[in-house]
Parts: sequence; structure tokens; C-alpha cells
Amino acid sequence: MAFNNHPLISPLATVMPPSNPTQFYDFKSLEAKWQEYWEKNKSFKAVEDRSKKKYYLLEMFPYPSGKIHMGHVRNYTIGDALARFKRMRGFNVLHPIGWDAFGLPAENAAIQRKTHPAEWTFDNIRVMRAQFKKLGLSYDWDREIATCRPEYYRWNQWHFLKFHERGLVYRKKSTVNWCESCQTVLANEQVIDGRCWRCDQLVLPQEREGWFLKITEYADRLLEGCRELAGAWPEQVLTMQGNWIGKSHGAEVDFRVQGGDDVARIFTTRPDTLYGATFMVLAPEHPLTLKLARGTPREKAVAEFVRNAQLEDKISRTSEGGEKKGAFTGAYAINPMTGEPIPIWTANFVLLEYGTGAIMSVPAHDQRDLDFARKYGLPVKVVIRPPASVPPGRPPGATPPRACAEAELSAAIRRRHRGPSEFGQSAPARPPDEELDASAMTEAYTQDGTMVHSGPFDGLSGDEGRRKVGEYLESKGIGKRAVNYRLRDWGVSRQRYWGTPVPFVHCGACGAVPVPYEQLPVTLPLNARIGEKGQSPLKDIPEFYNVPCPRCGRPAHRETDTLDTFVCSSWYFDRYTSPRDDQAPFKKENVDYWMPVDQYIGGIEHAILHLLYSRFFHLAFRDMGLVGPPEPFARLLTQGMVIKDGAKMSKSKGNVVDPDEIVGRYGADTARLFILFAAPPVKDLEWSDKGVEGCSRFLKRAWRIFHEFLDEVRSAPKPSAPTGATAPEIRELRRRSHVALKRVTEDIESRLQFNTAIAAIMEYVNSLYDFREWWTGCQEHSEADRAAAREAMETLTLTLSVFAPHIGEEMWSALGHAETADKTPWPEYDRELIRAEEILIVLQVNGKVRQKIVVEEGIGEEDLKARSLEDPKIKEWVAGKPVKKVVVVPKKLVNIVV
RNA sequence: GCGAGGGUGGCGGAAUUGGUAGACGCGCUGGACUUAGGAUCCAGUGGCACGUCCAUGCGGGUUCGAGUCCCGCCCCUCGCACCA
Repeated sequence: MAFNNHPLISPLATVMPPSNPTQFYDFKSLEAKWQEYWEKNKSFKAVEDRSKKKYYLLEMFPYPSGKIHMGHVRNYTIGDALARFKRMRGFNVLHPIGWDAFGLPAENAAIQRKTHPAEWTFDNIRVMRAQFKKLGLSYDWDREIATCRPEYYRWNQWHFLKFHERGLVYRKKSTVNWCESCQTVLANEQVIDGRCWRCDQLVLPQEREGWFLKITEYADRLLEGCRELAGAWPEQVLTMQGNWIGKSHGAEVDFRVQGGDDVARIFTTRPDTLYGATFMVLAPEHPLTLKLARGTPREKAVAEFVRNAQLEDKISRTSEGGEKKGAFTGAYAINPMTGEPIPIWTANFVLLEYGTGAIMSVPAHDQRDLDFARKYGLPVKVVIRPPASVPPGRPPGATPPRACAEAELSAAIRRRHRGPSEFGQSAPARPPDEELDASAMTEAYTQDGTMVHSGPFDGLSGDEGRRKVGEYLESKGIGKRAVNYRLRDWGVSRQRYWGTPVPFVHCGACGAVPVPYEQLPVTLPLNARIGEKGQSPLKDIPEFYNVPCPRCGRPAHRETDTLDTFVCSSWYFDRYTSPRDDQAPFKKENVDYWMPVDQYIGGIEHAILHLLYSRFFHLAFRDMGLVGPPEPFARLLTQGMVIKDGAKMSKSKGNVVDPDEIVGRYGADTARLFILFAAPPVKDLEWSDKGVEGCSRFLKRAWRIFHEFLDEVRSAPKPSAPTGATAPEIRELRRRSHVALKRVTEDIESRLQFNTAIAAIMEYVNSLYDFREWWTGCQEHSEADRAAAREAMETLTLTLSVFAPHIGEEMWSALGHAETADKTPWPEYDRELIRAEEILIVLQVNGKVRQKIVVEEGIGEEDLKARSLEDPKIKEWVAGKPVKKVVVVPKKLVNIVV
């Protein structure tokens, strides 16, 4: 028990003796011991302390689906390493965890297993919490939340009512995405390629009434924010959000229907092509479509076409390869510029939800319109002349210029990421004044050019033309410049049980009435009979369903829809700042201290789901004065997937590795180390059992070398400044300690490259084995020598403790420290000590490496040049030829050009 | 089609500003210790025609020097895509 009786040993050591006094690395008892210590001492409890710089580190909280998988281990291990590092760097770190505990799987599992969703959920939470603790994750467990508890979801309801007060909540009947297998409506963001994001089933259109949040009101600010986040968030995520918001500039123009009062409003990004509009197309669902055909010989054909179009599923209807089908309504509209009548059609590819649900068709300058015109024999009219030269690689008609904010955004992001780019060379000349031939063209000319056959606008270029036409439309009152978004409002109604009840009451007299704040929470009854498909079981619980109207007191009934679970996750990071507050969703002073999240870590699958919703909530909160910062997540890291045998781990592929098994066999430290070492966080990680063994081997190796030095080092003093009297081996040891420290520090701090940081520690351990050879060969060691060795062991221990905290703490306490490693300030490396006394210089002849020489560190350029030319090997290579030039890169290389 | 990211040994991956390509780990080869080793330690390990050689997807270019910069291709992954 050599290190058990040291006077400085921490109080815990007397309570809990070191797991084993031998050199055997007994990870099992050692990990259990430290986990118990952290738990008892609440080691990672975060306390608001305005005198310290805060650091809010957050990983996306998990859905309690059963047991944790490797993806979780990776996500939370990355976060934990960073949390531990930041604490040692002197930050006041908030590192919380909780459970995204509402959702369909609980309900489905409950039906299957004849249990209750609550029971299933809390069972899973228990299991997963224990698994997290076994991994040694440094959470402030006092802040743990579960969104399915009324203490949490009452604030969902509170926010919903606040949003309602501000006009951000409304109810409407519309065509929604219905997932038959989940028996619920989905928001647009939750439909991926026409399929449900959770169960992968095809989504069907359905007419339904439901609750919506006006995220579209924030479209512009959400897009603007993407610009600000450039550099701090992965470019890909910002691009995806930009695409999703889909802002485009253009104009809305009214087309009068010939012989009546009807007006069809269209949206176009190309008002400069208005003169070329030779027909217009309405969405089948457009109210005018059937109206115009009514009472005409076309009525039957149009009605049938509309019916068929609506039956067609959305993917085939809107995919590029999908067949463009249309029907003539029999009516004509007046082109407001030319005054000419143009036929009004309806077609499957025009969507009611986008723009105004009606388009003008300019076949000469839009590929889709051209295809349609050719198919149905409609006229084509050229109104844009290509410029005399076009940029290289972009033949006319190849790529439409998207008058879209996407392009602007990605350009802005690129500028942020790389700095301004240079312009390409000028384009090859193209014969000027070449006019397109309307009757011959098979490809629409979709790029900008000069307006022709456009009356007073002839000769104007794209941007100018669009502006002038816009101004003209406005002056005539027949249109206006307009901005359109692809983003739709967020449908939050879910027709399922296991969620936050929508806090509204339906009254025959008063309509939908908000539940008064003082009556919150509207508690989800636990006695529901789950399993009846098609409607919420809440309807069958009279004590829930039947309530007096809060306004008039007459019998009314509660809303039975529950809120989308993404509502829970849109503000949980705020709740962590005051998790137990029962007066407000969070305390202002706490949220002001901790927010924004400094580093957020999670999967890319939430790029336009959770991450967009949360930004929306945050902006709305900001407008209500609840929070201060412009964005909730200052920096975002999207970690890669865990792959095995080339595919994502999944039950169906049978390639899952159970974290429990790895932790059981090798210990949490090994599991953590491997997962951080095998790949940089942003890249996919290929699982390797052999790699895990390698990491286990490394920890044992570190443990052994540490214990070989321990006895002599335990009582050594702090190393003093270097003196010339020490042996070169000691100086080299100190140099390597400080080099390792520098590399680990910088790899974590400025690059989040844990894999190279760990590689640096491994290299360092290898060099300690080299050093040991010399050390054991010495008769005795001076105090200064022992101090240097102590420093080396402390550096090893502290750097390792960030990644493998259990073994790190064990070693740290063995060194006799009263305080734990995680409470120890991260050491600073010494620039002076890093400087090598001798450096390696690479000698090149004509750019090829021919020799390597070792020279003293401070050698002058001329001396180095001379030494290089004198080198026998170099002389051989130069072979008497005249030396044309010598390039000297200080401290690196000399290149001799002959 | 558009946008982003990527292509480096047998494998996972390094190389931060144009300066020794392949750090670190896995695997493999040999040795030591051992009753034994799938433990541990030590040494070696890009390729071959073993050279003043060839090597970072392919072909050019800039440079004393290119995995890194420029031009043109090929392939892979992801996102967007009839969006008016």
C-alpha cells in the first residue's frame, strides 16, 4: 500500500482505499470507485457564479428508447471530453442531461407489450441513466429533466399560450401529411422523400384541422441568422436550412380572366419575362380551376383531371421525372403587359402550397413550361436575348440562375469559410445579337439576358428589367415585387396520446378558448386506454374531456390533440438553466448567465428539424424578452455515424455492438478512448474490435509506466526552471512533456481533434518507455531529476484524465493530490522548454530529400548553408555542378538547386 | 442537374501557413522472457524492377519544392431538385 499513507492523500482515499495496490489495472473496481465518488460528491454540479466565465456544453438529449447504442456513446463521449477539458481550463461548465421522453415509440411499445407508455419510458430512463453513469459522463445530474413530466410539459403549454397571445398560434383546416402507421399528422420537416421520418411509411394527404405555429413569420430572420452562424456551424447544416426556407425574390402579378371579374394572381421570379407568358397554369386545387370550367363543355374533363391529380401521390407529382399532365379550362386570361388573351390551363406540377398556386408560363425561358407547351401545342415567344458572351462551362440554357436566396446564402457562407474568391477568366466570345428561334428551340433559355419584344422594356438586362417591370406593375396596381418562401408553418397537432395536451377548450359558444395560465398544467391523464387506432384515447376519458368553458362556464370539451414532441426539444436547453423552477419556464438571471449554448453536439439528422425549430423558438422567446442572445447555439458540431462493416449499425443489418458488452469487457475508459481515437468527431467512425483492444492495451501500458515511476516521484518537488546542470535526458524528458501538453491542448481547444490529441499522448507514453531505459540505468536520482519525472507523470495523468477519467483520477490520487484531477487547473506548457537544443534539418538537392543533418538550434542561415554544401552526401549529389540557388527555410530545410 | 464534403499503405487515420508523405493505432514479420501465450517487452514494416526508382483518384500547370495552390476530368458520400 505504498501510496496509501501519504499525508497529502485526498480525504476520499481514507474512505475509499485505492482499488488495488499492485500494478494490475483493475478497471472494474477502479471505475466503480470513481463513479461512486462523483455521485456522492456531486462533482459536476454547476452553480451560477458570475465571477467565472461560463461554458455551456450540450449534447442533444436522447429519446429513451431502451438501451443506449454506440451512436449515443460517441455523442456523449465527445461532449464529456470537452466538458472535462473546459472545466480544467477554468470555465464554469454547465453540462446537463435529460430525456426527450414524449413520443410515439413509447405508445407503440405500450400497445405491443400491454404496458403504459409512462412505465415503458421511465423504465428505459432508468436503464439508460445507469448506462450513462457507467460511462463516467460528467453531468450535473441535479438538472436532469424528463419532458413527459408535468413539471416540464406545463411550460410547453405555457409557451403555447404565450405564442397564441402573440398571434403565433392558429388553427386551420388544410391538407396535411398523414402517416397511417403512426396514426398521426406530421409536419413538413418530418416528411423525408414523401415518407415518415420515424417509421419510413409513405405519407398520405389528408384534410384535417389542426394547430400551427407561425414559423413562417420568422423565415427571414432564420435565414439571416444562418449568415451569422457561418463558420460556427457546419456549412452543410446552414445550406440545408437555407434550402428549406427557400426564399426567392420576384413579383406577384394579377392576370384578369377574360369576360368576368375573376383575377388569378401568380408569383414569378422572372418578371422580366412577362411579355413571353403565352399561357397560364393553375394548380388543380386552385379555387378558380373548377370555377372557370363550370358550365362549359370542358367541365367534365377538368373535373376529372383535378380528381386524378389529387389522387396522384405527391412525390411522383412533384419529382422531376414525373409526367407533366394538364387540361385546358376553356378560359383565357389577359397578359397584363401585352393585353393579349392567353389560355388558362391546370396541371399536376403546379402546387397550391407554393407561391400563389398559379403560374404564368413562359415556355421560351423555362424548361418545364417549354416541355408543357410542346406537349400541348401552345405558343412559344422569345423575350430574352442571350448576351454576346456567356461564362465558360455554362452553355445557354444549361443552368437557370436561381433568383433565390439559397445562392446568396451559400456564397456568403463560402466567403466566411474561405475568404473572397477570385473571378474566373473572361468568357470566350459568342456571336453577338444571336436571337433564339422560338419554333426550333428544344431547350429553354433560362439565364439572364437582354429583354426583347417587350415594348418599352427592350434592351434592359436581367436585374434592371426585373426592377423596372416590378415598378411598372406597382404603379399600375396590377402587381408588386414580392418575396416568396418555401417554408410552411409548423403543424404541431398530433393525434396521439403520449404527448403534451394542447391547452385549449372547445366551446360551442366561444369557439377554441385558451386554458387560463393559472390552470396549467393540463395534465395528461394516466388512465387512458391506448390501442384504439384512429382517434385519441383522451376523448374516452370523461373527466379529462368534459370541462366547463373557461370563458362562459358552459359545458365544453378539451382539445384532444397533443403537441409534436419537437416542441419539447425546442427549448429544453433553456430549462436546464433552472430545471426545478415552478414559477416560470426558466429564471431570467439564470438563462441570461448560461445562454447561449457555447457548444452543441449532435447528429446531422436534425439539420432542419430540431435545429430549425429551436432557432425559431429562440427568436420568438427573444421577441418576448425571455432570452437575450440572437441564436441559441453558438457553435454546432455534427458528429459522424458509427459504422460497422461499411454500414450504419442497425438491428436489421445485425451489425450492432452493444456498449454494455464493451464496457463490461474493457471498461468505460477504453470504450471512450477508442471512440475518440478511431476518427475525428465530424467523420464517420468505423468500429473495430481490434482497435478497442489496442486502446485497452494502451491504458495498461500507461498504467504500468506510471507505476514504475510512482514511488520515486510521489514525494518529489515541483520542477524548477531548467538549469544547465541537468542531464540531457532529463531536459529531453521535460521537452517531450511540454510538447505533448501543447499538442493535446491545441488539438482539443482549437480543432476538437481528439484523435490526434490521443495520438500525442500515446507517442508521449512511448517516449516515457525510452526514458525509463536511461532512468533505471542511473545509480541515483537527484531531487531535480525526480521533479522532472514527477512533472512527466502529472502531464500524462492530467491529459489522459480528459479522455479516460477513471484511470486519470486513480493515477492523480496516487500521486498524492488532495484535489481530484477534474478540479485541477490545466497546466500551461512552457515555450522555452519546447525548444529543442538540436534540430533536424532536411537537405534537398533539386527538391528531393538527400540527407538529414542535426544542427544546434540557434544556427545562422549562412552557417547552415555552408554546412549543407560541405556535407559529403550532398557533395556527391551536386557532383561538381554549379549551384544555381540555395533555398533556406529556417529550422526546417535547405534546398540546393543545381 | 445544382450545392457541399471526400478519394493518402493491407485497414482506421496523420500531415494546422506550399517545406522529411504515411504521426498514432490496428494488422503483419522477426526476436526476448516463458511450461505456455491471444500477456508483456524489443526491433522491423508504402511498393517494386532495390534505383540518382516509383508512390497521396486521373491528366496537365505554377513553384527551388505540391497530398496541400491553379486548370480539366473520373469516382464515392450527403443534401437539394417540376419551387414558378
